[in-house]
Amino acid sequence: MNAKPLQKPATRSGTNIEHAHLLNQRVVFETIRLLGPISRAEIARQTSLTNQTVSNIVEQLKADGLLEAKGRLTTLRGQPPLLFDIKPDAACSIGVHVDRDHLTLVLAQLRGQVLKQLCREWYLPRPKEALEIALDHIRQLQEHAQRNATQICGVGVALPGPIDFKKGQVIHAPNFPGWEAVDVQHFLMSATGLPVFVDNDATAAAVGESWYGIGRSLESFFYFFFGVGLGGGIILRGQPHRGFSGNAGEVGHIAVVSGRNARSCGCGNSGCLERYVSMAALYDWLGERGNKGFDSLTLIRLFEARDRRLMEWLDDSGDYLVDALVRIEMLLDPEAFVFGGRLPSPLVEYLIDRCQRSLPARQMQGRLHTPRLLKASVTDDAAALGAAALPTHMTSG
Amino acid sequence: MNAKPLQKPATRSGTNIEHAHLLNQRVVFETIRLLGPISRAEIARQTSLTNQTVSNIVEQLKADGLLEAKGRLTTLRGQPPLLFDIKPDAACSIGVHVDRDHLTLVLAQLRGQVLKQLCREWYLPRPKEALEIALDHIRQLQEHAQRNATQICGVGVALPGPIDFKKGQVIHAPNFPGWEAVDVQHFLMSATGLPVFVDNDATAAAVGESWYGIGRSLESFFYFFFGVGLGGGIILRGQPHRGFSGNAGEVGHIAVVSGRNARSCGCGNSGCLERYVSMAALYDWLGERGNKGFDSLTLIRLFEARDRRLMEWLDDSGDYLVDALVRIEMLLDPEAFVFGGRLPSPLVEYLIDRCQRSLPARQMQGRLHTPRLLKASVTDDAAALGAAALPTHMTSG
DNA sequence: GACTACTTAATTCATTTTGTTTTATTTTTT
DNA sequence: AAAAAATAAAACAAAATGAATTAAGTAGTC
Repeated sequence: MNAKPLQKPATRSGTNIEHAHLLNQRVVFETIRLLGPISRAEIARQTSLTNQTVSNIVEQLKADGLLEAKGRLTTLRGQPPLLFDIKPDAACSIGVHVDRDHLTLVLAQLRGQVLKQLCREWYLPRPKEALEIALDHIRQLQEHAQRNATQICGVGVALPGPIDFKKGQVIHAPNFPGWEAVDVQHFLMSATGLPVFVDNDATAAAVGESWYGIGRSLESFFYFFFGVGLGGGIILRGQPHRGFSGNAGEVGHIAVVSGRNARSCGCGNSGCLERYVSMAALYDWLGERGNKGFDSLTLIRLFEARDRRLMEWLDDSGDYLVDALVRIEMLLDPEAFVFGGRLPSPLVEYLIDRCQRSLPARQMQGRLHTPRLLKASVTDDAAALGAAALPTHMTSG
Repeated sequence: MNAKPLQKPATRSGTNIEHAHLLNQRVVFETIRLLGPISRAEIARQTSLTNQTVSNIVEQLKADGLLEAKGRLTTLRGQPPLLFDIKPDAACSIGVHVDRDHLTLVLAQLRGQVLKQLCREWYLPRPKEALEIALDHIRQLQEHAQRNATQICGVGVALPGPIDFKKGQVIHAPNFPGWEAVDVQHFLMSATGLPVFVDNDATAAAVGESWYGIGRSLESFFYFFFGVGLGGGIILRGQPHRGFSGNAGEVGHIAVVSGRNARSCGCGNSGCLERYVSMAALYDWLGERGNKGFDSLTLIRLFEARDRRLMEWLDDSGDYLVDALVRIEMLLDPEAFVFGGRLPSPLVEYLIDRCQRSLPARQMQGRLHTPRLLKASVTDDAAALGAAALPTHMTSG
């Protein structure tokens, strides 16, 4: 059966036994990925597949070099189960995060372990040079992988949204001049010969979190991505929700301030959330008040000293965020909100704590569930690692 | 294989051949439901199943009395295809819409055709009496179905949200006193012996629209449900999105007005959208300005006379709605917005038109897709008909 | 106009393929 | 002996495959 992607008529596609097998394969792989060294019998229980079926599939996956045995468990009685786990170095992928102020690339293993990381600071680069530089770095990572005899299964690219999904990944960024209609996917694909997946940075970070982080145990969450701007990634039923045109979760341009004083935004409106809550907004705020030296360490130092200007910003930001959060909660009703991105960890914790305190009062009455507010467990460059998850996610998940 | 619903560990369940067969059956049935009288060969093309497989499944469905042959098509050449269609009277279901001001019940066929409708006006009834009355009406419909020798496959109940999904359908309505912790599902199930499904009225209406209305050709949409309050139903990838606690889409309590003048709302906040845009808000508005006689006909008459007070309300409502619409669009990025509920059709058309005009200016720049704004095609009592879709939807969809 | 051969597409029949399940057996521990 | 896990071979169910059949329309011929 040829499972060609169907056009408009939203009819679903039928299955056959081979499809079922592929699905089972993925289910087994997923189960091992999530529940980590695990016996075949246990997988069978979890997936409600037969022991035999699981055995066959595990056999096959092992032959493909994706799994490895991890010793026996000492149980009470009976034959001690042989545990299997994902062979982390079976394959790896490259994640690229292109943002307005920096470029990060990671070479990541199946479990999210980063083998090598490349960073570079820049400021609003032109697409042509940026892509050349990115390509050069990708080549370095390819060589690195080759030296270690590991296979690269693809490249994921995270770009600051919004992104056109339909026609070959074109970016349309109001605050990223020159990047309209750049075919990132096609360029990198033909240059590297690898499968390339492009996504919004916030969505990529959310996918990363749902694969490698606390998202593993959440069925749905909304990810606040603190980048130069403020992005939002949505995971529903364990799958990213990208929306009809691929631009769902655009939380940065929700209006939170109205009237004369509202700050204008590159998107054409004013009072947008990301003009108040984002790395750029923070740097602006501190800059206007005489602070300089804008990096994570400085921020952490300021925070530890409880710098008045920083704390003021954090408190204000918390209020704005809760505002947005309550609305998102009403519309999407996710299990949790995850806070991540480039804001240093202690600051994120402070923000979460502040939101947590003011949330109950702001939620509408009769709401049955107060969403959990969680700090992202992938801290370093969540978007880059999330991008690295895309090839694995798209092909096997 | 026993496909028991799995608990917390979000691992997926494996498939087998019987599952695949059931899926294919549903896919074929869905295809026929959506694409109307259709030949087996065409179904095969649509579903990318084999002709033979489709043939077998159609045979089976026909034997179950769900399908019927509908004559041959006269094509250009070759054997004229034998068309099959859903036998509309193969089964029917009961839809119940309980709202604060009225009760509607429908007996609907598979295609959404209403065989019998029962209505009753009331005002904030106590649950006990309301359920007794509803039960009495259900019994009437059951008898009606029995006289026509049709089988009833279940009862769907639409209630004004929010609803607790997890523990046996308990309602928690801020504007519907006395209805907290009423186990509607359990009561009706044990009284009628039929499977009962309870849902939020807006979600039910959205499901109805996606089954019987324009939603058939939409992969995702947001449904604005004009009831006593303002509800929101979300369909993503053709499936309702209910959220983690079953209360997604609660658009009525988004704040659209702030400051002193904001009207307070039963939810505890003030300035909520539904205090400005809803049937209750409209009646309040007209009542404050000396109008009386609150029913659809009066409204239509006022509209045709371009009554100044009504038009003012419509214009204001349009502005508030666009406000909410833009936010939802940024977050969810749906293919379309559908407007339906108890607001008379010409008024809905006027509202849509007004929103359509102001939308482009309000959307953020760089947005690739302007969502379509559509009038619901199920007009009468969308929630009741949608509720009737629930049993079919839950069991076969 | 009547007949025939040809084309096209839908449908059916018989056979093969595929992967899961079943059943029985073996292994390894308490 | 009992229990749990793993393995092996045969049974099974449903879809895929390919050839055959059916029902039209088309084109040419007499």
